[in-house]
Amino acid sequence: MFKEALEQHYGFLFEPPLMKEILAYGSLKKVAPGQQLIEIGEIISHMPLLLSGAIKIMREDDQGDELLLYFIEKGDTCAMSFSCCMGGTKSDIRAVAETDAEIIMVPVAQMEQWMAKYKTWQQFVLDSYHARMKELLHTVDTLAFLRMDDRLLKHLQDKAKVTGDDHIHATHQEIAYDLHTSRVVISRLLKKLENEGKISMHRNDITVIDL
Amino acid sequence: MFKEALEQHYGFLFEPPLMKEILAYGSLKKVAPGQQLIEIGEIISHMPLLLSGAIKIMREDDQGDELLLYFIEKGDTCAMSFSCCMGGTKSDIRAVAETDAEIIMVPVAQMEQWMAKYKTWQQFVLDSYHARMKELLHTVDTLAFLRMDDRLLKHLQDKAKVTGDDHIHATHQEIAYDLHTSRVVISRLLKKLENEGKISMHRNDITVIDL
DNA sequence: CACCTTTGGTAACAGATGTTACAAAGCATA
DNA sequence: TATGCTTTGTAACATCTGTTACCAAAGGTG
Repeated sequence: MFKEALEQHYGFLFEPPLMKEILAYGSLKKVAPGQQLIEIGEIISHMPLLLSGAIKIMREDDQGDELLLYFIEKGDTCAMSFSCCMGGTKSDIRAVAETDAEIIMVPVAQMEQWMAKYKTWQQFVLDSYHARMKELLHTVDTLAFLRMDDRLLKHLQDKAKVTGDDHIHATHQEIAYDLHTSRVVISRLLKKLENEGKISMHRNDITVIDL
Repeated sequence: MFKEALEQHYGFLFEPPLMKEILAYGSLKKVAPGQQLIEIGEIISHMPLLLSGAIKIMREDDQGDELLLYFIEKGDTCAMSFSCCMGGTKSDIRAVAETDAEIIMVPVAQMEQWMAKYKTWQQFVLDSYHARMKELLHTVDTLAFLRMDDRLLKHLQDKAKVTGDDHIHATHQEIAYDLHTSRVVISRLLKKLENEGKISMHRNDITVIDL
């Protein structure tokens, strides 16, 4: 049962009858790090409500080049999924579990009803859009206004935050994929950050000191 | 009166009673190129519905550096404004008229009622969010995956499209502000595009050949 | 231990972009 | 026409980022 976790993260948001419906129609999904939840071009039939863990949202261009857009944490949902569900259109993004995560999957049919039936659900969907929009703006800021060294440090800090661990277990190559650059560039800049005392490095383990 | 223009661009979207309310509560605003509609940090009291012309949406960082996010055209609205209105939060973006434009300004009080009252309005707001989200994703793609020469050409093409004129009246400096780079870089790349036969240049006038 | 794979370090170079400085061309107006 | 401002062209250089190549260190496995 996921009643407790649901109560804890969404209880203050949703009115009791809606909570009951979520319990009735939603199904719990547990995923492990690296597991893919949504693929680009996929038609979405369920909307995810995150109970625990973190999901990373990625964008890919036609050459197959990737870029991390942002992380989604507990209490959040993927607003993109919502509009894809409602419109029956394809997903523009990829969603991959960053940590172990628990997710309630709500079928599209219910969602549509809830939009008309529950004011709190309507508000939740609108708030989600707004929050995701702000995240995207933040991503744009990062790309437009920051250089790679600052983007890297920010990425490490974000990653430490969503995992709740200042030790980051990732290879330089994996970080390079997230930031859409090359491994050599990441190694170079990590060394620079280490010299500046902002991180410390060991094989497969970066400790963020400057949180 | 703006009844005709409203019918033309929104008639197929909104149910008749809603159209009546928009006519009753909305006020028409005409703006000239360069005129500012929304400033960053401003509290928004009205939501704009664009009848004609184009609006450019800009982002600014704390150093005062600017970046063009995207253009909004007739039949569109600014979804960011909506959530700002509803939540009473401050605007994250600046809106500036790119061309002469006619806009219906709807007061926040009505909007809130319409969300509950009119299904077509609710759908319109959700669709707007989705559309703006896609625009922002596109902006991210541009920043992350394209080099400045391609960004520049794309910008000129976009600008030609929203103004409906392949002659662009802008200085190199103005273009540099939109793309967040320096005038010298723009001059250099424009010259390159001219040599490649994609544009032709005169003082204060760039003609886009490769549309 | 010997061997192999994965991961990280570094040099050397290429190309893209940003900066500074200055000159030339176009336009407006006295 | 003479003057001054705006706009554009270009050189020279600095810096950031991306690429290739190669080596070394760390860890796993027989």
